[in-house]
Order: sequence, then C-alpha cells, then structure tokens
Amino acid sequence: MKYYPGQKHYLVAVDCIIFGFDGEHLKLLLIKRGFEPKKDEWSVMGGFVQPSESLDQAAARILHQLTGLSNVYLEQLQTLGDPDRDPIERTFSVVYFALIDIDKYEKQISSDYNASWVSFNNSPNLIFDHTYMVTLARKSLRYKASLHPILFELLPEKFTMRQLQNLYEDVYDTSFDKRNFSRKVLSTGLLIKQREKDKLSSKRGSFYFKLNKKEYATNFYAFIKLIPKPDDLI
Amino acid sequence: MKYYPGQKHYLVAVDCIIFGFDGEHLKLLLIKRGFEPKKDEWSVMGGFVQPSESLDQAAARILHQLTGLSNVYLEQLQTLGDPDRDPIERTFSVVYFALIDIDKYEKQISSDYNASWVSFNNSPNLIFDHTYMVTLARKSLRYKASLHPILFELLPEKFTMRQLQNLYEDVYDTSFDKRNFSRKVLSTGLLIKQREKDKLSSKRGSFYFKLNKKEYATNFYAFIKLIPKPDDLI
DNA sequence: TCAAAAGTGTTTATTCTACACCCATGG
DNA sequence: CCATGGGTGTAGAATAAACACTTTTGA
Repeated sequence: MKYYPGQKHYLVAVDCIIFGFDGEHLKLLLIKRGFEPKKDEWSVMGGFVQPSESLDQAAARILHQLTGLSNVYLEQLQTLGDPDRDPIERTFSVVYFALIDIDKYEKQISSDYNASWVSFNNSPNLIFDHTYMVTLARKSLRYKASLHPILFELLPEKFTMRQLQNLYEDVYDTSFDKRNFSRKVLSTGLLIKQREKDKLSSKRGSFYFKLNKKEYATNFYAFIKLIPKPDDLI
Repeated sequence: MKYYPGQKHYLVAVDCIIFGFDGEHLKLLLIKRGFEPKKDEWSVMGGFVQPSESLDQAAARILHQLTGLSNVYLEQLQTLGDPDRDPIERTFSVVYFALIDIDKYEKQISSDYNASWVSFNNSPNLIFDHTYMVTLARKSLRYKASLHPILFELLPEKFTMRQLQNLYEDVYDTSFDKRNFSRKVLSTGLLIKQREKDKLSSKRGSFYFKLNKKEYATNFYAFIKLIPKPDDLI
C-alpha cells in the first residue's frame, strides 16, 4: 500500500503570532505581504509546511526567517481549516505564538519583510482570518500566563520590577498594587536582584532583576499564580 | 490566480479521544481498526477531513459515526504532523477530545466498529502516535478541568456527590476530603439538589444532583477552582 | 529644594485545611 | 441491631487584599 486512495490533499501552512514588549506595551510583529493574493496588506508571518519538516520545525523556520532568532518560546495554539478561509485554495493553518525579546530581533531582516511592531489599540486590518488568530493568541497568552511564568520570555536579560509590572498590567489590561505585586513575584523565587540599577527611568534608579533560570526551568510547569482574579480569561 | 504553485499537498485527518465515566473510573473509547495499515490493531477513532467540512464539523461527524451522539463537548487539542508519523503517506492529524455521558452512546454502532471502553491502567498498545495523543488528551483534560467545570459533561443528568467526587479523584489520581469537596462544589452554585435519592449504592440512599445549566452556561469560562493544588498538571 | 519614581510593612478579610461524629436504612 | 455509606460544622493556618509614607537624586 503506497497511499490512502480517494482522499483529497490540502495545503498546510504555519502562521506565527509574534509577541514583543517594549517596556511599556505588548506588541505584535506584523508584515506587509509581498505576494498575491492580498499583496501589500497586513498579515502575520507564515509559510507552507515543507515535506521534510515537522510543524514545530516549520514554525521555528518561519520565525527565524523574519527575526533571525532561534531557540525562542514557541507554542502551538490551534489549527484553522474552514473550507473557504483562504480564497485561492483550501489551506489549513497551524497557528503558533512566539514570545521574543524585542531587543534581540534582527531589524534588518524584518525591514526586508516590511515588518513592524504594532500595539493592539492601533493594529491594522489583517487578511483572511488573521485577526481571529491574533485574538486567539492574545487570549491564550493571558490564559497561559495566568498559570505559568511565560511572560519573562518577553523581557530582556535584565529588567526592573516596574517593567515586569507594566508587562503584566498591559497583558491583563489592569493595574496592580506595586507592593503586593512585588511581594508576590519575589515570593516565587524566580528573580535574582542585581547590584546594578537602571538609571534611565528615574533619578534614584531602580534595581535590575534577572530571571533565575534554573528555578524557571524546574518550575515552569508548576502553577504560579501571579494574577489575583483570573476570571473571564477566555 | 487559481492555486499556490509549487507547494506540496497533504492529507489532513481528525482523531477523537473520547472520554467517558462509568461512575467509578475514567474510560477511553477505542476501536479495533477495520482497514489497512495496522488492521485489527487498537486506535482512537479518526477520519480524513472532507473537502466541504470544517475541522470542527469533521470531528463532530467522526464522533457521531462512532457514538450516534451530537452536540457533545468537543475541543480541539493539537495538531500532529511529523513527516513520518503515518507510514503510508504524510498525514496531519488534528486531535480533538470529546467528553460524553457513557450511558448515552449507541452500543450498537460502537460494536460495529469493534469499539470498547478501556481504563487507563490496562489500555492496549495503540498504532502510530495514538498513545501520545491519549497522553496529551489526559493532560489537557486535567489542565482544563482544574479551571473549568467541564467534567460535568461526563456525568448523567442526575448524579450523586459521591460519583462526582469519584470522577475528580480518578481524573487527578488523588483523594479528597468529602466534607471539603462537597462544600467547595456546592459553593459554585452549579448544582441543584434533587428530592430523589439514589438507593443503589447505600441503604440510606444519597441525594441526586443536577447541573444548574443556566449557571453552567454563564460561568463556564470563569475560573472555578475545584482542585486544591493544581501543580504538575502538564 | 522639589518633583518623580523607588522602595518597603502592617492590619484585616478571606479562603483553605484538617479533622470526627451522628444519621438513616436494609438486611 | 448492626454494618454501611451519607451527611454535616468548626477552629486554626495560610493567603490575599487594602492601604501611605519615606527615600533618593538630578535638574
């Protein structure tokens, strides 16, 4: 037996929702499409799965193409496959989301793709069902981050408590009491306080923290409740 | 433009992990495969996605074929697509899991498929990566059920507190204090106590409860923490 | 010297946990 | 009348929430 007879074959693509954080706001890396259909319209970065690669490999390849980054936090989200979601021909899209340190990506490559970082308030219209993908990714990010410390993936190696709090506040569109927030975060044992201070954001300066990578690796899948009221997340 | 040139096309299948609960233990509905390859070996129920149907529709169709049930809790889990996962030809599999009331399924149909309910301790070897799918589904069930009241989908219309507790204990492979468990469950407002008692399991009899469907529909996506220590779930 | 952000502690309310006895009934 | 499973309450511990003042320093 060489193949399954009588079955239709389809295209399979991978699309990546790429999140970044600029110290103030959560951002999305979008590209201006360079090919038909919908050339010059905004979309998320994607590509077809090649015969020799797995889905995870395809996602990593696509992410690398746009950002130059490897070994990035990448998680499969969902697969979309409505018969008419792509007007040219039926294409299944396996959606991934990626969390990257916005300072690390290759600006050169991303400008070749006409990519830019946009925030959620003023993001452009996207082709096909890409807006839905983004909504899905945002919900999933909230969900996952309410239980696991994944948001650290968005931060640079050294960051201040204020930046971390900004990140959580922006992801959840809320605000936290800084005393309670800092106490809760520190109680996880995930942070190591540095001697060095960030002097950019205030005269007094604020201490940098680094992620305790060992603790992070060990406790990644343990629930860590940083969000007080995780209702209505999905 | 009629199609995307130069891209390989693939098969896309949907596989359903079907959970049931017999009052004591969580079970899985498996079938003995009726076609090659791997004829007569155990697998989960699946099928290829047809040109006109969406993924959700394909999953519902496949579930209906085996159980006769419609309007069942069905959730997309993940998509597997390693190049060699199917020895015949490259096939992507979108994995769903279903939660059904074990009393409602059509025994006739399921016996046509050589299906049987197995518990996790003595489940047979499965073809391809189906064992992995089941593991994935079990983890996902724990994860989801730690936050949302989905396990009610597995129970008949009327059930006792003991049955509910058995279900949670079996899903999480642990045991709960019955006083704390019952208090916590009742505090959700999801249950309506019936006048009628179940007299099968004890001389005194125990009250039946029904799900408060209105409350359930409204609060489905609110977090409801029934599990005290949801660590190490994934 | 003052504006701006950093840093820190305590009290109260809520939630969680551990734990043991009486009840109702069919055989 | 007794064995079996059903049903219930409380006290102590842990966790979460609310809340405000002092420090530092560059301009």
